[in-house]
Amino acid sequence: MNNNLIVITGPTGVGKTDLSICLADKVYGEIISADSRQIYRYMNIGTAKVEKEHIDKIKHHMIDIVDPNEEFSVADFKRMATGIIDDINSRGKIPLLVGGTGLYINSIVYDIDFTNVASNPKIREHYESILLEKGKQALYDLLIEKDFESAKKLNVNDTKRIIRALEVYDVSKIPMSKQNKNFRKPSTKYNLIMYCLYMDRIKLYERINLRVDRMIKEGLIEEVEELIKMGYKRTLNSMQGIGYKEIADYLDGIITLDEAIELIKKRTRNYAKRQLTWFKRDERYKWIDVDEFTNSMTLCEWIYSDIRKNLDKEGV
RNA sequence: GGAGGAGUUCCCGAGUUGGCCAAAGGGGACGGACUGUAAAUCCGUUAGCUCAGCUUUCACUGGUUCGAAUCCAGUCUCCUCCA
Repeated sequence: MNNNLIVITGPTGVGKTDLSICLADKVYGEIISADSRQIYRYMNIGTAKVEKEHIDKIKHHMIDIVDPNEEFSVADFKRMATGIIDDINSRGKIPLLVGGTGLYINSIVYDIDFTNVASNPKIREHYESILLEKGKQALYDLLIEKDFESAKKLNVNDTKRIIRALEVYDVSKIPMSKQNKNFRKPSTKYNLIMYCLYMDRIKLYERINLRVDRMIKEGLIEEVEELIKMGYKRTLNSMQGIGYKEIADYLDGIITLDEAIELIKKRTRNYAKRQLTWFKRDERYKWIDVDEFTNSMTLCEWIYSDIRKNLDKEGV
C-alpha cells in the first residue's frame, strides 16, 4: 500500500479550498480538512467552509464533526485524521490534508506524541483559581519549582501554556520539557508532498478584507444569532473564533457593526501573518506564489504535474 | 475682516515651571514563539546610521538661550465663535 500524503496549506484567504477541490478531482483524492474551526457544525459562513456542492462531489473529512459546545483537541485531530489517511491510502486513493491550522498539520507531519497526558479539567481549574487569586507570577513560580526547563521557555504572561505545563507535570510527574524531547522530529510514516500557498501581502490583505465584507453580506450576523439562539454561549471555544466573537460583541451592543467588521478584518490579517510564520519553519514546504499563475486552473495543473512526479508508485 | 483654539514621530494622542525627549500611552504594521483551548495564547521591533556613540525630527522661517517639541516674532494650514 502506498503511503502518500499531500499537504496543502497557506494563510487564510489564499485559495486553498478551491485548489484542493480541483486537485482532489484530478488525483482521485479525498480531502482531510486541517482546520480547527471547520470542525464545528452550524459554523459555515464565518469559517469559510466549503460549499455543499463541492462536498457532494469530493469526499471531505474532518468537517462538521462536532457541535460548537463539544471539546476537541489536537490529540483528537491526530487520532481521527491518521485513521482516515490510512483508510484512504488503503483504498488506493490519495489523501490531501488541506487547511491552515499549523498545529493540526504538524500533528501529522511530525512525530508528535499526544497519547501521554490528556487535559485534566480539575487540575486546570485548580491552577486557574491560583491565577485568579495570586496572580501570574505566583503561577509562574510554581512552574519554576516543578519544571524549570519549561518555565525558562515560557513567558510569565503566557498563562495558558504555563497551566498546561503544570498539568503535564502533575499528571505524569514527568516535566514537559523531558517528555517533549526531540518533538520536532519529521514523521517518516508518509511520503509527504507539501505545498504552502502564498501571495503578495498587500494583495492577500485586500482579499481578506473583501472576504469579510462578503461574509457579512452572506449572513454572518444571522449565523451568529442563530448559534446564540441554539444556546451556544459566547464563552465557548468555538465562539472565540474570528468573526464570531466580534459579531457577538456587536449583538450585545458592546461595539458597533462597523467596529466589529474592522476588527474581524484586522484579526484575520494578523492571523494570516501568524500562519505564515508557522509554515516558514518547516523546510519541507514547497512555496507556491499563486499570483504567478494566470488562474486557478493553471495553478491546479501545475501542482498536479508536480505531484505526479513525487508520488509513490504510479499512484494515479 | 475680528476674537479664541490647534498643528508632535505610519495613525491617534501625551508632553509647554526650557535640559532626565528620538519624545508616554494606544492603534496599526513588521518580526518571532508555538506539543491536548491553536482563527487561541504569548514575546519583540517600530527616525536613520559605521549603533554603549553619532546624525536628522515635534507645520514653516528666523530669534532668545550653554541648551527648545516646550519661550518670542513672522508665515502657512485647520477648527470654533463674532461680522
